[in-house]
Amino acid sequence: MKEYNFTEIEQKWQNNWRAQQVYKVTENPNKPKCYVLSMFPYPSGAGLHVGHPLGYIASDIYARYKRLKGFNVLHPMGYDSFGLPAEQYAIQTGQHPAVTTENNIARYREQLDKIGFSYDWDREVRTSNPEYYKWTQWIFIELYNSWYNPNTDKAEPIDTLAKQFSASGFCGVDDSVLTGGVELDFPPFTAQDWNNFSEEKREEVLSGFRLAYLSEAYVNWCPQLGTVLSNDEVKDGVSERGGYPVERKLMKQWSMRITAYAARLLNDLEGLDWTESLKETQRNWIGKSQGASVHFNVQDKPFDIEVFTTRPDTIFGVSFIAVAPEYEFLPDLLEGDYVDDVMQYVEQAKNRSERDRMADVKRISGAFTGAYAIHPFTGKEVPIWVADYVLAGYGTGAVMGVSAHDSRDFAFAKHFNLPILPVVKIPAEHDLNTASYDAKEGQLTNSDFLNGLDVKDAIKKAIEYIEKGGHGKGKTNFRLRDAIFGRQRYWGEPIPVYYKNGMPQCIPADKLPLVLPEIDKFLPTEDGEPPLARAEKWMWNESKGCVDSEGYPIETTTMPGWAGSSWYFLRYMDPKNNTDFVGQDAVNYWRNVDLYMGGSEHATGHLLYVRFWTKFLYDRGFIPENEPAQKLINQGMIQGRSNFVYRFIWSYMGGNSDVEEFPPLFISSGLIQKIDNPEIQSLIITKANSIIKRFDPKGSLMMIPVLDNPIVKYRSLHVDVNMVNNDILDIKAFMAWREDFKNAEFIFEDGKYICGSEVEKMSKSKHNVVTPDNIVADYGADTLRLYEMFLGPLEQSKPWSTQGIEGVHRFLKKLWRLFYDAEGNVIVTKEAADKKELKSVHKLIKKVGEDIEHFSFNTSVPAFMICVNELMDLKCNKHEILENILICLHPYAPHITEELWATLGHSGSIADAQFPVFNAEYLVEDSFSYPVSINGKHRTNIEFSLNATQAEIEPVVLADELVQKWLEGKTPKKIIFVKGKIINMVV
RNA sequence: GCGCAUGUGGCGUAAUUGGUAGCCGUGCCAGACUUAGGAUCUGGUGCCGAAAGGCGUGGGGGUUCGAGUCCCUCCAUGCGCACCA
Repeated sequence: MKEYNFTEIEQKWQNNWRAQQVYKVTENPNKPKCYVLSMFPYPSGAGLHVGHPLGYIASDIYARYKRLKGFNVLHPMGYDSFGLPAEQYAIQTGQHPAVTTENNIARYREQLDKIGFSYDWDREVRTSNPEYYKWTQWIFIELYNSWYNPNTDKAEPIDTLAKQFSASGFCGVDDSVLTGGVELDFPPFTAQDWNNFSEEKREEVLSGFRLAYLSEAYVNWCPQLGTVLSNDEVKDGVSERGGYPVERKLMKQWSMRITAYAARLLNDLEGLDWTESLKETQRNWIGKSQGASVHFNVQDKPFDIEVFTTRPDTIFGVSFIAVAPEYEFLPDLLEGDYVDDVMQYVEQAKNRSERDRMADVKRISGAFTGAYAIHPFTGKEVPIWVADYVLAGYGTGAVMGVSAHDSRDFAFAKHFNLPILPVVKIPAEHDLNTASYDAKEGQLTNSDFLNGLDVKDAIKKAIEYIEKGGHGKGKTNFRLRDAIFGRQRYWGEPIPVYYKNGMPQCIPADKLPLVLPEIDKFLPTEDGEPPLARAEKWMWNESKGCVDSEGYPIETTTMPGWAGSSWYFLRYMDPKNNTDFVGQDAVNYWRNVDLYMGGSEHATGHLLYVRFWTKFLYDRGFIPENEPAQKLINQGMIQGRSNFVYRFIWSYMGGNSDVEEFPPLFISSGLIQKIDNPEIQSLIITKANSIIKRFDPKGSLMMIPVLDNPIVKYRSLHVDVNMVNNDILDIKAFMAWREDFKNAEFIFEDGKYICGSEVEKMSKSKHNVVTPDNIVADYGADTLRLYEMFLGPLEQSKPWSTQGIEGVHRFLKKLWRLFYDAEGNVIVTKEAADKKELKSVHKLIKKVGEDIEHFSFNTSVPAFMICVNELMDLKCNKHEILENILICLHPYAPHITEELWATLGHSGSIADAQFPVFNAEYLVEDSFSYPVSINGKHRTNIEFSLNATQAEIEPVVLADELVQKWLEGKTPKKIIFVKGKIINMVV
């Protein structure tokens, strides 16, 4: 081949790989395994842009490298194909989401194929495929049939709980961990009670423990989307997808008891090789806080209020108790006039949406209940208030107000004139009139038995006393909430449950999948039921064991988007298994993911849920690992770089013609920058007038230059970045872009139209989307792959820019020329390599190997360039050298290396080659040009043998002319000599 | 407010982990080949300065023979969390 024809080469090898099944992988116990996974995409209608493949390319390089290193590499890809956008599109167009999803997947696949990934496509999974979601449903049933045993600290089948109840009853649960309800508050019952309970009663009790359960709870309801959302799908009070307002609504919902795993999800982060910021995000989200729960008796009432506090040491500083508006026992506290007043306040507070509540955090509101609590230690009366700053969902929904040492309590106390009682010594510089003293340090005062203690010790001692006196106990609390699991939507996995006399029953596992029914419209029913209620047949016929038009009603909500993605990494191991979600042989071989690549936006969603399900499946003995991915890398986002043109707004004197009659006039960016300059103004006005003259030869219209009052106005406009090269607008393409631009006029600078630019998110509406397809067409996939890595460290976000892609492309052409001359003759020789050549290539072998092991993919690219440049200079075309370069480069540029590998005479794929072994001997130097510094300032270099000792070099250095000059006749106090590094003299 | 991350030429970045700051690429300047453009190749290019030389890794301070790298402090940008008791 005469020159590097990337299009031909890439197609040839992509076809060859497919035909030869080069990337097919099977379990092979004789080889170490390596599981490399990229987070699978949601196939959106927009297709892939250049940002998507960044992570895919990096993981592909790693996967290919590991294979060259002798690993058996699992590197699959699939689609997270259930989800809201396809359904929203279906609502708008009537197209079945399955159809649009199928089309989108086809487009994704086409784009992915062009980039040359080493995926084993035989293992593809799609979450919307019934063969796949059959097992998602199966896992749901397992979750439903499990409970979390706090004593063994793991999930167990629900029968073990039922057996326990029937054998020894229930004496209250070990609640040393308050997770927001692993157990509902059931009164204790005996074994006999249990055995006498009705079926319904037993079920009610058990449902308080199941890991998948129905409950009435306040949820994030999004009216525009017509569904509830989980906490991670709500950002700043609006839906993450679409940005629609979210309300709080009390609904009966399927939930997942992820809170049972809060402690393990938190603790196990420790051992994971994930970025610190990602782990920190998860820690914040789980939100562990340690403290105590304390019971305050209510005066003249037969019950008490339990509060959670992290500062039990400040208990003597309590000046009020505050409960949430939703507090369960609030009505019981109220008497007389207070009933109406307080309930009115409560109504008002409850109806404020989450967003309103967050919008004015500063506004303090509350109401006195008229009731008093009794301080457990002092016996004093403490007023009980309702306050909306207290959250119903956190802790017990009640707090003890310590206004001197908590800023929120302080603000509340100030507002309602409640006492402020300092119990920790306030430093002199702190003014307790303006702010509370929240720091967890200092000595306790006014606190009886705690006086004189340090805060830390006081906390311990306070808990001791609280427990001794039976007022409460030390507790750990988590911010993490149970995850709402039902969605009032069509395009998701049906929840495999039907209702018999109102009691949920699971569909038998052998009757799965419960297939999504066909419906006429993808909207909720007229009476607000989810779309599935539209299905003609959506009843479970128990005797026939199938969906039917009669029988028991089947659940009409579907699973959320994260259900299918919470276990997909397991299905790739054994995607065609139809008797099990994953076969034991496969899962015991592949175990879990060695390298997981994906965006950090999944930190509190997918990455928490997949850990939860993995731990659950592990507890139940289905899989051997309790974490999905040991190593995780968040690839940075590639932002768009938008380009702008500046359209002149016509405003002229004389006449009343329609503005439309003048052609659109665009002003180059550099002139816009200096628009206030009178010269630029008059330049533009002259041009405008010349255009006006053409349309109005009589000259009744004209732009009037008013130099001290600029009249040039313009509007900036996004222009399609694909018509712009290095900010220079392609005028022809631009004029053809839109009908109304066909007669556009321009004011150039240096004969060019320069566009303005800005970094924004890559999106269609901003006309800044660059697809990999275009890059592949212009430069080839190998250049795209190298260039995306060359952009910088993988984790860093950066705007897309093609500045520099030429350089990477040129490198591949240079590589080609090491193999072929200008006439297309192979010029590779069998000559033995010399020392310089071996040194060059072994430097590369070392660098590339280390870089890939450290996931520093960007730094390898310059190493390749350096090596090829060196070999060019050395005029080296030697087989043994070139062969090693190809193997090193293969993970980055698989097509050209396959082609040249064949050029070298190999018949098999280079993917089956072995990564060359680095030999340090080739890098050994016998001399080194030592930098010589005087007082730390580099002055000269002197060459010495690497064997030279300090004693040997000193006289030579001191005799050096330049050194003499800088020493200015002084004698150095000290000479520092570091072998192979530096010589430094202190004067 | 709290937490995490980042800050180096015109630009993307690199730096053996405490040892010659700026590799490689781009851009720019000069040149070769070419009718021209493109492609290719050669040389130069941190800043100030005519030069000698000085300055230089967000600012200030410190440790050290020596700091982009370690410590303290401040600033800027990005991300996450945020009435979580």
